[in-house]
Amino acid sequence: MALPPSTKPLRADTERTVRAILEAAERVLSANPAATMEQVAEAAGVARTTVHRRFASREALIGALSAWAAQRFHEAVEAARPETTPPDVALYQVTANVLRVKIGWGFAMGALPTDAPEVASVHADVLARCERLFARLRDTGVLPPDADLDWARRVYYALIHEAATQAPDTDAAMDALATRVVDTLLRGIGTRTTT
Amino acid sequence: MALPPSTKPLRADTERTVRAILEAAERVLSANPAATMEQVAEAAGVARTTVHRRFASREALIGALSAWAAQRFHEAVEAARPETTPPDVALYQVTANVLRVKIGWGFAMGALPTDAPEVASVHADVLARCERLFARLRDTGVLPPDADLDWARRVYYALIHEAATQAPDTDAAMDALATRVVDTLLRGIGTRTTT
DNA sequence: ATAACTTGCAACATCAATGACGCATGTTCT
DNA sequence: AGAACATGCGTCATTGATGTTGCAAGTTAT
Repeated sequence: MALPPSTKPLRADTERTVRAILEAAERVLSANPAATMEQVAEAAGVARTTVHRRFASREALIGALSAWAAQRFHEAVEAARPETTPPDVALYQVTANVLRVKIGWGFAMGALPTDAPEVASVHADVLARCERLFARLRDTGVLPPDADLDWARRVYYALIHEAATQAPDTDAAMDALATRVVDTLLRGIGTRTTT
Repeated sequence: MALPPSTKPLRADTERTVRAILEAAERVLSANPAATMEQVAEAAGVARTTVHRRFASREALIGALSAWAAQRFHEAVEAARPETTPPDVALYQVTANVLRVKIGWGFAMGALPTDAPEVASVHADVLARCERLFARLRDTGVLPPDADLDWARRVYYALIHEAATQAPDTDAAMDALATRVVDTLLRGIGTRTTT
C-alpha cells in the first residue's frame, strides 16, 4: 500500500495515525537518516507493525514523506504568486513561505534525491518558476544584466538551506530571517562603500 | 585494527591498498551514504575481506576516511596562513585551498557529524581560525562594524559547499570559482547601484 | 447496536550486511 | 633467494532490519 493519493476517504482514526507517522518520520530521519522503522514507530507512538500496515516498505514511507513535503513546498511557492507580483516582492514572499515549510520538513524536502515522478515534477516546476523569477529580477534591474542566473539560483537555495537550520520561534523572527536571506543574496555581507 | 595513525611504516603494498580503499570509499559513499562495504571493495578493486582486514568495521573505515580528509582540510587552511596574511588575501587563499580539498573529498568532510576527537578538534580549530579571520575582515573595514560574524561565517561555508558541487577541470577555473565565492560573499548577486 | 475497520502484540520468516577464518597464491623487503 | 607479509576466495556465524500473519481488544461510522 504505497498510499496512492486518492484511494478512498480515510477513516478519522487512520488519518491521525498516518500523520503521526509522517511527522515522526521527519523528526527521526532528519536526526539520523539511517534510523530504523522501529525508531520511527516508537516516535510516532504506534507499533512497528502499524507502520508497515500503512506503508508497505521503508521506501514507500520515505516516498510518501517526500510527496507530502513536496505538496507543502509547492503550496508555499504558489501562495507567493511569483509570476504576477513585482519580482522583488515575490522574492521576499517566496523566501518567507519556503522557509516556513523547510523548517520542520527539512529532511523530507532535500535530504535525498527522490525519484518519484510526482515529487520530481514539483521540484522541476518550482525550479522553473524560480528561474523565471530571477529572469524578471534581472530585467527589472535588481540583478545586473550579465548576472549568472544559475549561480544566483544556487546561492539562493543554499542561503535558504542555511537559514532553515535556525528555527525561529516567533513570526517576527521568521520574517527577519527571510529579510536577512534576501538581503544577503542581493548585497552580500561586505561593506557597501568599497569598490 | 582501527589504524592508529602511526603503528608502523606500512609496506608499499598495503599503503596502495589502503589509499585505494579510502578513495573508493569517498567516491562510493558520496554517491550513496548507505553503500555497503562490498560496493566500496568492488570500487577499490579489492576483495571485501581485504577491506575488513584493513578497517575492523564500517565505523572504523568512515572514521579513517574522516581523519584523512580532516588532515587535508587542515593543511589547506594552514597553507593560506590566515593569521599573518592581509585578511582579504587570506580569505581568497583559504577559499581556493579549501575548495580544492572539498572537491573530491566532499563526503568525508561534512557528510556526517564525526565524533572522533581528532577530527572534531581539526574542525574546531578551523572554525576558530575562520572566526578570527572574519573579525580581522571586520576590523579592516571589509565587513561593516556591525556585521553578524556568525551568519557571515555560515554563509561563507554554504557558498563553499555550493561551489564545490562543480568540479572545474583546469586550475584557472578553480581560481575563477574561488573568486566567485568571495565576490558573492562580499557583494551578493544584486546590482550595486541601487539603495 | 452492530458491522467494518484498525490497532497492538507476539511470533515467525527472510534477507542483506557485517565480520571472522584458513589456505593457496602472489608481493615486498633485505 | 628466502622470510615475512598481503591478498583473493570460499566458507561460515551473527546480527539487526524488514516484512508478514493471526488474533484479541478497541474505534469508527451508520
